[in-house]
Amino acid sequence: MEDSHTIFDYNVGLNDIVQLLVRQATPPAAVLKRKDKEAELSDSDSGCGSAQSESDKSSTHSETEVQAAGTSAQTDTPDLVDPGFGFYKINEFVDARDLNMGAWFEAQIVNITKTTKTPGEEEGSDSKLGEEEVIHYHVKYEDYPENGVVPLQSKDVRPRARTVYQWHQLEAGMVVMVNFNPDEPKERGYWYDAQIQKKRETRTVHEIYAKILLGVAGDSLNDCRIMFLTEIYKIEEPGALDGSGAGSDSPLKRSNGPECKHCKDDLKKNCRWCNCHVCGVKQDPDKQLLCDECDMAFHIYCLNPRLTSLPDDDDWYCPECRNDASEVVLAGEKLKDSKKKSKMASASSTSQRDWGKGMACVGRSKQCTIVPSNHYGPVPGVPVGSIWKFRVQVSESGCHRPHVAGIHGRSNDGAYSLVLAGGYEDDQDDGNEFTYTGSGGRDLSGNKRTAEQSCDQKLTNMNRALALNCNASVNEKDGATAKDWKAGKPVRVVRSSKGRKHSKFSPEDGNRYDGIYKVVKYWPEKGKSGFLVWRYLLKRNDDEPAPWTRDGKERIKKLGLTMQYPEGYLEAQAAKEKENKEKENEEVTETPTKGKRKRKSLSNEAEEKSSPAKGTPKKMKLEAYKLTKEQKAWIKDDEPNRKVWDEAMESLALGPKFLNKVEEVFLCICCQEVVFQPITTECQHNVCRECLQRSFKAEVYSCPACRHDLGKNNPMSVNKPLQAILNQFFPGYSSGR
DNA sequence: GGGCCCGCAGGG
DNA sequence: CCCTGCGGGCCC
Repeated sequence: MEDSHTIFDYNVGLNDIVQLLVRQATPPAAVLKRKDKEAELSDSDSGCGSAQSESDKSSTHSETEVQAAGTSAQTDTPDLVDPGFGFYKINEFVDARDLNMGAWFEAQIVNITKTTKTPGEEEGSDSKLGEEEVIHYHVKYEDYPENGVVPLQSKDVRPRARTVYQWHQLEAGMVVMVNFNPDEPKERGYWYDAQIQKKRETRTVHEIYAKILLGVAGDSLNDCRIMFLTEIYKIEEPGALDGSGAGSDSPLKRSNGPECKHCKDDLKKNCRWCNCHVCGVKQDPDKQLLCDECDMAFHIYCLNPRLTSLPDDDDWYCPECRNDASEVVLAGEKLKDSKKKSKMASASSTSQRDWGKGMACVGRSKQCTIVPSNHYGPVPGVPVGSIWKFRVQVSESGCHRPHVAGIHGRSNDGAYSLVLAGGYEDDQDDGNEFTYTGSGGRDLSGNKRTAEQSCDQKLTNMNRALALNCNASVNEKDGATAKDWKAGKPVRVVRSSKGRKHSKFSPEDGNRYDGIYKVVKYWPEKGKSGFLVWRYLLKRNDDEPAPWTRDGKERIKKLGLTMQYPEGYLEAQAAKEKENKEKENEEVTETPTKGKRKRKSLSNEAEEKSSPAKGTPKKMKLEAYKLTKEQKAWIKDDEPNRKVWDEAMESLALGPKFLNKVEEVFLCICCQEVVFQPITTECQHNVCRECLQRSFKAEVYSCPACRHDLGKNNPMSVNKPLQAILNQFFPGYSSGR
């Protein structure tokens, strides 16, 4: 991030997950690092020769050196040159370790150097001894000419393995070199040092289990079954060679696993994984670009648009991996003007107001997923009488999704919910029955959300949606009356305290869910403004008692429904209050100001609100959630989740909040929604079948929750009783999947 | 107490 | 992508 920019400038939204790293100060240009240390830190995990190559670094000189050695190795036997120190000679064939993966590869020494280092000269050196001689063997890996020449210390170089052990020579405890594939233990892999742990021999089977020694960090893999028992090599000691020139013969090649698991290194196949990712053809390796993200190769002429030459940039990303360059802010680069920001009203405004504060412009912090957005009828777990301070919370609950709009619906389907907030003054409300005005007919220019009526409303958008709820065919001219009003589509109705001016059925504060209503009739009418508006008559049709009735009030108490505030809201208000009071005290000694009185009255209000909301009324026992016989049976059937259900059932006492608990315990760790077509794993976790399949497709065969190995051929059978009961608790929750 | 006008979410 | 909108904080 750049100074003076905020997370917002980077187009990061509420609840997005981002990763931040503290930027390192740029090191001085010429810092010499220990090369092996650099290799350890390298994040490359593929192949060999990950230590920094000398030919990468500079000069055509080392390249010619490589070439000379390379050709001679294949054609004739070069003379060994003894530098006069160290264990090996120049041109000697050796085995060399890849510092990253720890495997040994055939290599040839092309140069030997000796450096003297004094303590303190290099970073990381904690030796307090005097001068120290370090010999570097510069090797070229036979199968990886592209890695160039790599300097290695003597511990990472040894004479070429030449002695194969006989079965009877092998014993537990021996350290030998074996072929092993850590990713696919039954397949051929690379050559690792290993300590034999177990040797088993029957008339039919020979088995050896060994501890594979992986690289410099001392990592090891225990109890690995060695598959290639006739290719177990003795580890040669340096200097143990007798007979001059023995080390200069290139012995028979040991065989490694195929480099490409897609084509098994079949040269005749056009492979999109080991050759050009577009055409699959091997030709023109010098015209292939490697993607720095996915490591795939691309012919410059296979790209669209095609390139005529290799780009100068160090990094290159293929079309699939590349981010939109205009969206990416490179380290140290000035932030580009964000598209989003430039479009927002604030871009052209000179207002200094901080719109980030308060609930006016916040986004949702959660989303309702147990029902789709086009769900008709009550939202499971949201009983009549549920009440929220802010509209954004109502949106989060799924009860009424729009932040501002009064009607939520689709013009070709119907309306799902509406809010009575007195925004249109003509509305009448008798609780059980009310009239409602459609939206539109207002001039919202100037980035407004509401305005005076200034033209006629049309039966389009949300107005048409609400009309479709009426049990009659739609009439855009005269409106219609339901033949059987109860047969119309249900509308969830929320009353806001703002409606109090006109209706005594509105809550004193916040927004309250009042239940299901239906559209009895709708008609066009000349409103008080003189312009045509669409009007709707809605009538309550819900078994749950209305909040203002005796029964309703009792039920609200029993269910413990209290005003819901956003997380941390009351605390923040209290903190603000405290600050204001302190300020006020200061101000008293100085000059009193006008705004004081108002702040004080606000403060009292907040205090009054916070206390009764804290808990449910004392002594009132909550009405527990009641499971039907059928539900109980399904829960019993869901044997694999017995523990989970036990935990959930403890929340039965919370009444409708029980469903929130069920939602919580059966949340899919992948998609963060209630599990759909649930797979219950042997490690007792529940994942959507689709989510698990996605994981398997990416060749990750472990439990997304605990990484327990599920086996490549997992049957993935859906937990039917669980699916049945989740469908019951959250009807229609799967329709969005 | 009333007016201004913002981001957000949803539909089209 | 653009249009719509019975919120809501802050300033006057």
